[in-house]
This record gives sequence, C-alpha cells and structure tokens, in this order.
Amino acid sequence: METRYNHKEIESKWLENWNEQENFKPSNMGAEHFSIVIPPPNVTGALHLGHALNNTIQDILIRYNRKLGKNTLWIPGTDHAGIATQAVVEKRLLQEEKKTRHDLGREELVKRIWKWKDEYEARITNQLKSLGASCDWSKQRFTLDPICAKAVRYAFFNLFKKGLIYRGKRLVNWDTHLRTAVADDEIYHETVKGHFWTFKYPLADGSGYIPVATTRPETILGDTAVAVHPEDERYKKFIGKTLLVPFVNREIPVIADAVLVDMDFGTGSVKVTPAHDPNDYETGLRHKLPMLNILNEDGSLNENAGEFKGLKGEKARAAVVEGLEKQGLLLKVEDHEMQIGKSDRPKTVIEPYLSDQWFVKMDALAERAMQAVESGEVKFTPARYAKNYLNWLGEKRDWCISRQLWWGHQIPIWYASARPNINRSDIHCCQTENGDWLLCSLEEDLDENSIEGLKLVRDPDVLDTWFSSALWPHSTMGWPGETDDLKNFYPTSVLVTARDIISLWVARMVIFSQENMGEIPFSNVYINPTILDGSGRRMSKSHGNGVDPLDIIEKYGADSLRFVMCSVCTENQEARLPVKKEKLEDGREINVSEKFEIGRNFGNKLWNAARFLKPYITDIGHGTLDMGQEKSGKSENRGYRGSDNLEDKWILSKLNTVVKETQAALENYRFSEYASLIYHFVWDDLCSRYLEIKKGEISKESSALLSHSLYTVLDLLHPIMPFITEELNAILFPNSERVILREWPSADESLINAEIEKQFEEIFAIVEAIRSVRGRYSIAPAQKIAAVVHTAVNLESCKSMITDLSGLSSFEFGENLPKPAFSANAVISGGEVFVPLEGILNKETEIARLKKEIEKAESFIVSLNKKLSNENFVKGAPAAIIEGEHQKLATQRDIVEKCKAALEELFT
RNA sequence: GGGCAAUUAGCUCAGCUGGUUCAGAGCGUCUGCCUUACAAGCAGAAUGUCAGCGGUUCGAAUCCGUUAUUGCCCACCA
Repeated sequence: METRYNHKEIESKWLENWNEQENFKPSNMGAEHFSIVIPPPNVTGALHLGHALNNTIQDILIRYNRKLGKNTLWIPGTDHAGIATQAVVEKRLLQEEKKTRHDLGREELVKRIWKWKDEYEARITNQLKSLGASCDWSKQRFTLDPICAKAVRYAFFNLFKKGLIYRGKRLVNWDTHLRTAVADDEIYHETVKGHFWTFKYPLADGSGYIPVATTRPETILGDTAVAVHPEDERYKKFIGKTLLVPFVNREIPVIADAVLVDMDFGTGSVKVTPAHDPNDYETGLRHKLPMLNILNEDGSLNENAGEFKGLKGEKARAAVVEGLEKQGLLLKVEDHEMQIGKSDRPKTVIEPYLSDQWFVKMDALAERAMQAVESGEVKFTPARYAKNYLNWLGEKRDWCISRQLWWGHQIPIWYASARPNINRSDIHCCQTENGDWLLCSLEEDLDENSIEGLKLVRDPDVLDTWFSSALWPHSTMGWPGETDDLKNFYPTSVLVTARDIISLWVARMVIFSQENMGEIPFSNVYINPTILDGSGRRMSKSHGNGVDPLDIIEKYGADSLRFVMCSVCTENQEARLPVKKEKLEDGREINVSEKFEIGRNFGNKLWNAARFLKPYITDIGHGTLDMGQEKSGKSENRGYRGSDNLEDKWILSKLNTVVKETQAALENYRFSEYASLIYHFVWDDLCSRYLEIKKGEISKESSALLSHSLYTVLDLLHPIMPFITEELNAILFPNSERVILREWPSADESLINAEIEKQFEEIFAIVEAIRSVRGRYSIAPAQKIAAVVHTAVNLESCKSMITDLSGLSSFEFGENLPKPAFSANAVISGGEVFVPLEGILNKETEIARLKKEIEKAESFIVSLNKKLSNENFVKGAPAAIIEGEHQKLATQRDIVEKCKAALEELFT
C-alpha cells in the first residue's frame, strides 16, 4: 500500500466492479422497498456542485438502505427543460451561424436541440457516474423519451376529458424574443430607472381633459378606458363621459373603479389597457371593456397603433412621448424607479400579452394536494418548507401549460374544420369558449385527413416543461402501463430536492400522482441546502458560477467531494463554498477549494490506519474472529465483546455508540451530523487514542478488536465514501462480501457504558496533563520525562498506556507519595499529576500559569456560589442539576487548593 | 408589501429537547516534533460582549418581542 491514498485508479476500478456485478439494480426482491427518482437535471448544461450535493445525499440514502437489506431502486434521468434548452441552442445558433430558428424551421431546430441534448445528457451521466451515484442506469429516462411521452399523453387526455384542461384567451407573460408565453415563475423582476409621464387625456367633447400618469406611454394606444375612484371629488363629474385616445382618436369611457384606483397615488386617475397589463386586464373583465391588442408577437406595435405601427420597445415609447409633446398634451416628466419583468433565460423584457393559451384548472387539484401535506401523509424535512408548499398551492391559480416553443411535448390537440362526429374512446372532442371544435387524441398523432369529413390542424404549442416533470415519479416507472416497477417501487420513499422548486415541481408531482395513481408520489421530501459561491450567490447554470464536480473529483477524489457535501448538509438553507482557480500541469484550469481537503485528509487518515493495521488484521469476513467473544448470531462479526482492558471496553462502547448515533442521524436526515460522528470516531477515538495506545505491541486480541472496529467503520462510512471503503475492504478483508452489499451494522447497546467512558477520560486526562507540560517547555518527544500521580485509583493496568502516550522514563502513582521537587503540577479528577523538571522548570512560567488557573477557578466558584445561594435556583432547578453544580464547586475548590499549594512551594 | 432564513473565533460553519458534557469543529495562526500508519501527519497553545436592545425564566447562544444588516422565495401600484 502506498503512503498516500490515491483515488484515481481506485475509483474507476470500483465503478467498473459495481457495474459488472449489477449492484445498482434492485437486488432484494420481496423485501421492503426503498426507491428514489432523481430530480432530473436540465440538459441545458453540465452539473455543478449544487447537483453534486443533491445527488450525494440521494446516493447516501440509497446505499444506506441497500445495506439495510431493502429492495432499492434509484432511477436516473434528465429533463428537456423546454424554454431553457431551446433558448440556449437558439442563442448559440445566432452566435455561431447568425441564424434564427425561423431560418431553420421547426424540424431542423428540434434536430439541433436533440443533438445538444445528447451531448449534455452524456456529460451529465458521466458526472453522476463519476460521483459514484448508484443509480440503476438501465432505467435511465429523459422527459421527452417515448416512455415519458406516453405518460404525458395519458395525463393530458384524462384531464382534458374531465374538463380540467381548457383553452382561453388570457393575459400571459410574453417573451418577445422567443415569442412564447412564459410562466410567472420563469420571470424575475428587475428594478430599472424609468420615467413617470403625466399627460392630458382630452374629453371627446373638447371641454377639457383628465390628467393621467403612466410609466408606459406607448400603451396609450391600447387604452379602452380611463378609471377614476368613485369617491374622488376631482373626477366624479367625468364618470360616464367619453375621452379621445390621442393619435388614434378612439372614443373610450371614463369608468369608476375602486379596486384599481388609489386616489392618493399619482394623478388619481389610471389609463386602462386590458390587453397589456394584469391589473387592467382584471379591470377590463369587471367592466366588460374591449381588449385591444396593440402588439405583434415580436413586441412591435401592430396596426392598432396607427402611425406608430412597426415601432418597438424604447423607440415606440420615445415616439409616443414626442407625439404627445407636439400635441401639447404632455404635462410633466418625473424620474421613477420601477420593476420590469424579464425572462429568466435570455434576459429579454416580458410584455403582458393577450393570447390563446391552455390552462389546467387548479382549484380541486390544489386542494387535494394541500391535504396530503396538512394530514402529514407527505412530510417535509426541514418541516418549515411545508409552509412554502401550502402557501403556493393555496392561491389555486390556474396553470398556463402551453408554450409557443418547438422543443417539448406538442399538445395532443387538433382543431377540426367542423363539428366532429366520432365515437372513439381514444379521441375526445369538445368546443372551446370561442366556438372552435377540438379533438384530443390519446395515442396516435393525427394527420390532416385522419378523420373522414374533417380537416384537422394540430395545435403548434408544446407543454410547459413542468407538465412532464410533474409525472416523473410514475412516468419513469412506466405509467400508464401496469408495470412491475410501479408494483414494486411506487410510491417512492423520499424526494431529495432544492427549495426553489417546491412549488414548481414538488407540489405538481403530488397533484399528478394523486390524479393518476390515486396516491401520493413520496412520503418524505428532504430539502437540501442551496450551494452558494464565495460571494454568496446561488450556484446555478444561468449565473455562470457553477463549479464542475469533475474538477473537484479530479483533484480531491469523489469520496472527498461526497464527504464535504454531506458535512455541509445541515438544517440551514444555504452553504457557502468559496472556490479558486488552479492551473494544472497540462495547462487546464480547474476550480479548487481547500474545503475539500477535509475529505481528502480524512480518507488519507483512514487509509494509513488501514495500512498500518494490515499485517495484524484478522479476516473477520469469514468469522475467524475467535477471541472468545460472544456472537450475536445476526452477522458473523457483530457482537464482539473484547477483553477486560479498560481501553478495549472503552473503544467498544465508543464504537457501538457511533453505530447507534450514525443510524439515528441518517434516519432523521441529519447528514452533517452523520459525517461528523464517523469522522471524529475514526480520527479521535480510533486513531489518536486507541491505535496510539495499542500500536507499540499489537496482541492477537488487540488485532481482533481493531479489525472488528475497522470493519464496522467501513460499513458506517460506505454511504458517504464508497470508493475508499470498498478498496480498503478488499485489501484488509479479501474474503468478505463487498461493502456495498454487506449488512449494515447494528449497535449492541449492552456494550455502551458511560461509566467506562468516564473512567477512561479520567485516565486519559493524566496523559494530556503530562503532554501539556511537555508543550509548555518544548520538550521533544524523544526526550523522556518522569511523572508522579497522586491518586487513590490503581493505575497498574494503565501504566504502559500512560507511559507510552506521554513519553515517560518513569511513572509512579499512589496516595501518599512525596511531591517531587521542581515539578510542574496539574490537577486531575481526584488527584494531581507532578512532572519533575529539575533544571528545566521556570519559576516565572509556573507562577504565571498557576495564578491564571487559580483566577479562572475562583471566578467560576463565585458564579457557582451565586447560583447555589439563589433560593429560587435551589427551589426551582432539578435535583440532578443542583448536585452537578455542587460537584463542579468541589472540583474548582480542589483546583484552587492544589494550585495554591503548588504556588507556595515555588516560593519556598 | 407577504413569507422563510442568516448574523457564534481571522475564514467556512456546528450547536436538535434552555442548565460549564455549551461556548465547539475544520481551516488558518503560534510553539515543538520527519516519535518505527499518516507532514494530506503528531503533540501542545492562543483566539469569541454567541449582531444590538428589551422580555420570559432560578438559569438564555438556545424561547419571545424589537432594531439593524444580509440572502432567498412569493406578490406587485398606474
């Protein structure tokens, strides 16, 4: 074995091994199932550390449950991410070929996107595999593949048939660049400096005007009313009168509306543009106003804008303002900060736009999904995120599911030229609110002449990406087929995801599962923290601050990456991860971070412990651990009881504690705690203490116990660090089952002994006291020193341990030994340690130290006394606490007494 | 505007049910060590008004209120 753990060949070796043995496939049919579906990463780009975190957690859960003997399945896959992916490809098309999608046409563009998808799906898959994700790769899915497409068809058809999907003209967020509707949640708002223009809205009879203010003057052209507050004395007289829209001279009414108008804001009068503003739209509905669309799909003004037709954006605005000024209608211009909506993907301005769209009626669906969480059937961890879910669903807003894109599931709807007269169970017909006849086809794509006597035209729109994502847990398992996977693995056990898609995705999966499967898709939702970069921004593909996990894996190894990801997974909602660039020998530049050294160093520590112990290992994989220990019978090596040595009992107590606590941590999604428990057990208890005690001379008995401990550690650590644990297992216990499949250890509670642990700590305190003296006088380890301990405890059995660990030339203990001259002292529980240092001892150093210690203890005594003389404390606090305080007081008094004595001696 | 969170050592963060097992870890810093597993290591050490203010309590980093700063989510005023 090399002195340093080298992850490179080892990782690929085990990936191959697990793969060959098909260990990632379900292997325990009939047992209780444990299944997860991956949150499918978008094929817009490669994965970053946020995904690494998310997938590490899933893999930890999968590997842990696999070791528990459950029938385990983790389904991998990717998401087509409609708008995002199309935007990325279109952007590249423009950059590299100076072409738009219209130059290519639908078919060709979609072909290009598929190519992109293939490339990124491969990259993503490779990233996940490198991470060690134990997904069943034979079941990998893509949201646009035929299996998922079928599910989408069925889900759509069923909802349509039930009347839960409808088509209507609605005001939507219109992306003028991509020429598609986008969802509310695909938009972000940006504060920009704009202006607030006040102008005269002339009365049709020429008798005057109403002053109206706006931030978007070009929308004047689409005004169909001006609203004032019904109680507003200034404007009451105008209500019902008619105004003339400047430039186009359309007549519009003055209406009274208390909802829209705030008397105290601006001029107290509002122009109403129902086709281009959400609030105005609502107002338009209330007053049955015409909805006048003044925009083309690309955002330019259309023929309704008269002389301004063809102008776009800022130009249109400037032209309208100029026109108003020329006509003497402009009253004033003020600076004004406002929020404008921009599309998530290419950062283009979003216009509210009236268009025909498809919607899902959310009312009843949302209600049922809320109940699943309210009743506790679906449980969030951390629990606070349930609020997030409930608040969003509570709004019950209808879901706009159509997108005017080319990349996605095309809506299975055909417009018929006349009223269809067919009777087929796989085709459902209905009439829309504006009288069109529609056909929805369950299985087959209809062509123009599929139905006799009708001309059919397919709806060009595709579905919102989240429509297929919402089906993910059951579509991946083959719904609507009655598959074995659904039978064996549905509902899934837990969903591990990020908090920003609780509403977009989690809520909709619950809805669709309830609708299609009649049950919830998962009973637990674990929300993992968000990874932020060094400056506190969320790591994401669109920010461009993503760090490729492969960089980290290359430099530190996948195990290190996983260990740190697990450590970072606390109940907090974010985790900051500063990275820096580093140039490799081959000239490539990768991201590195000293954070990952924790994992790497830990792996190395374990590696070296194993390397050291290798010659002494008892291969307990075959039950050759014959040290006279009892066997629990459950598993060949478990239940080892060790000898009567204090340190042996101590390490067994610690070992069984860590087994118990790691399991509890895992069961409660306390990943950071899990990592920390195993880390400190290995490093502090097993290596720094137990191994150091034993390493001078390793007896047969010691080797058995060390083997047992190490063997168990490999099991406990495997879910976090699968590669190194598997490798070490192969080296140390070549005859045992591989760690991936081997049974998870169970704690023997009878070996957990607090009294033993306390005794051990007290004795170890002697070692630490002597080491501290060494440190104080910079005595090299090679230089042996003597020590005398005043204590009533018989330390005979611990003599060699104390001698070895403290580098002693002689060691005496007893109750009535004389104090050695020129000695440094240290107070321990029930005694005192003396280290004679003739010729080395520095009086000033000791005096200063003792004074400081006395001072510290005395101030502690003061606060303890204060507490204990407080009647309310004595009355109110539990007896155990009070007793504890008394003991502390005794200890502190002992320290003061002994230190004072030592001080006195120094002065004589 | 509504909601969720954060503020603890120079940095990144733990600290679940209030009680010096609670003031911690890793990194960094200082001192001494290539001690026969590990310098990616060993031994020792230093470092904090637990953001401010108020309250509850015998007792608060921990519970409540409030202020400040920061981040995220949701909704948005012409």
